[in-house]
Order: sequence, then C-alpha cells, then structure tokens
Amino acid sequence: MSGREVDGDELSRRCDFSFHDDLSPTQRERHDFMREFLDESTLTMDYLLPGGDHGAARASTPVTPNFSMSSTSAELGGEEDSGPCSKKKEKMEEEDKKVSRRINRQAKQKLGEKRQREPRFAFMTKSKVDNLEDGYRWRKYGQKAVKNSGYPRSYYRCTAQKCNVKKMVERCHRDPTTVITTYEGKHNHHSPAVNPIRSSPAVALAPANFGHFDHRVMCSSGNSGINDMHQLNTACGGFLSNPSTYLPSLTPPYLPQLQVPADHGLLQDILPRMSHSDIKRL
DNA sequence: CGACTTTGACCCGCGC
DNA sequence: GCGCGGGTCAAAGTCG
Repeated sequence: MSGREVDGDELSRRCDFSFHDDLSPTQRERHDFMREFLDESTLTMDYLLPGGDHGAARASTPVTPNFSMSSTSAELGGEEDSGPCSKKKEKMEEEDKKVSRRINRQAKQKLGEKRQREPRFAFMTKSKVDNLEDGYRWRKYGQKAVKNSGYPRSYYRCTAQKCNVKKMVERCHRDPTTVITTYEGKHNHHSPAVNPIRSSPAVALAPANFGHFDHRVMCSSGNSGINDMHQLNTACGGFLSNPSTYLPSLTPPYLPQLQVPADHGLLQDILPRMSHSDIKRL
C-alpha cells in the first residue's frame, strides 16, 4: 500500500458507542432499550454511520474519451520490436495491459454499469488478533494506512471460487483492543473446514482461546437510510437473525448472547434465540 | 510449487 | 480541474 493515509475520523465515529443523533425519537427509544439490554447481557450492538456511503448509489462521472494513449500504445506502436530488446518489449506489454484495463473499465461505464456495492455490515470485537477466524478462508489483497490512526486497514477476499465476499479489518484507534470487521457481500457456499494448521493459533476455535474475545459484538450496516433493526437485519442479509451464516465458527457456545426465544418483538430481529433465563435476567 | 502476504502503483469518485 | 482518500491490482516475496 502506499503511504497515503486514510481519514481516521470515520473510525472515531464508529468507535463512539453512544452515537444516535440521526435516530427518530422512536428509534432512539428502541436504541436505548437495546443498549440497556445489551449492556447488561455483555453484548453491545449499535448503529454505525447511518449516513455512510456504503452501498449508496453514486453518480457516475461522464465518460470522457480523453484518456491519453500518447505515452502508451500510440507512442509504443511506432517503435520497432528490436529482437533482443526484451525489456522494451516487456514494458510495452505492461503498458498495453494497463491500457486495455482502462478501456475495459471505460466501456463498462459507457454501458451504464456502475460499480456496484454489496450491502455491508460491520461488527466490533475485542480481540488481540486482527483477523478473526470466521470459518472461511480469506486472501489478503490490500492494506492501507488509516489517517490519524496508527493501525492499518487490511482488505481480504474470500478464496472460494465465484464467491466475491470481501471483508475489511481494522483496529479502532481509540481502543486498540477493538477490531472492526466489515463484511461486504454474502457467501454463496458453505464454510469450508478450517485448516487447523493454517489457522492462527490465537484464533483457534478452542473455547480456551476464545478468551481473546470479550464477547462484545457490535453490528452495523453502512447502508444509508437504515433506521430500524429489521431494516438493518435485512440489509445485513439476515446476519443478525442468523449470524452463523457469516460466522459459522462463532455459533454457540461461542456467542451465547446471540440467542433469544421467539416472540420478543424487536429483540428477536437481532437476538433470535436467547434463552428464557437470559431474558428473565433482564 | 502453490497458496498466501506485502506493497507500490493505479483507478475512481467526491469535495472544494 | 485538481487533489485527496478509499479501494483494488498485480508483481515480487515468503512460507510450508
């Protein structure tokens, strides 16, 4: 990644657990109720950035045919392939690749194909390790420094074929013990068996190692306009009502707080299967 | 040797 | 139009 920094203000806001300025009174009431409930049950849940840009349709800039080929194909096209001059040839091929990539993108733009964003959701986890084991295999494809934060953001893609789920992992700069994991998209396959050799020992699924987490999970959706839990759950592709779809290895007993009995109104959207005794405690 | 990580370069969209 | 920042690509390096 380049040394360019990424604004950490967003992270600051994300780390502000008491944020609910944009909620209506009813939503705020629900929100407060949820907070109260969650605080007592050690599970924290909150909205993040309801006005965030994630998933928001962006106006596409008009395609301008002015991308210059003067220093690439046009220029290179006039040169002769001087046999042993393989370096030159390689350079030409590289340039050609770049140009064709650019042309592809512009062609897509012309066809009105906007870069589409899958719904996203994020959750915060207290953890010593950045990349929490979630049962899927991920390949890191990028990392960027976060502005005003000493911690970089890492970009991962699911390694399964035809599955373009991505996740971003970053540490909250206000609370370095908190890891913010943002998922984008939904897996189109079952979670592969986790290779015990390759998985990090710190995140192995043994309950003993689960002590690295404090069971505090914070869910959010970056989609704008999401202002109640049901919408949030929907936008999360059902994550909240079925977190194991996304976090198969964090199913009970590892995430016991994510269980709730039926018929508890709002709560069941988020905590679908909590035991009666848990509710009684409230 | 394949899978994965690292990292500089690049592209795109947005705000000014 | 320009600069900035988020996100992605892809070559090179590393590891088992």
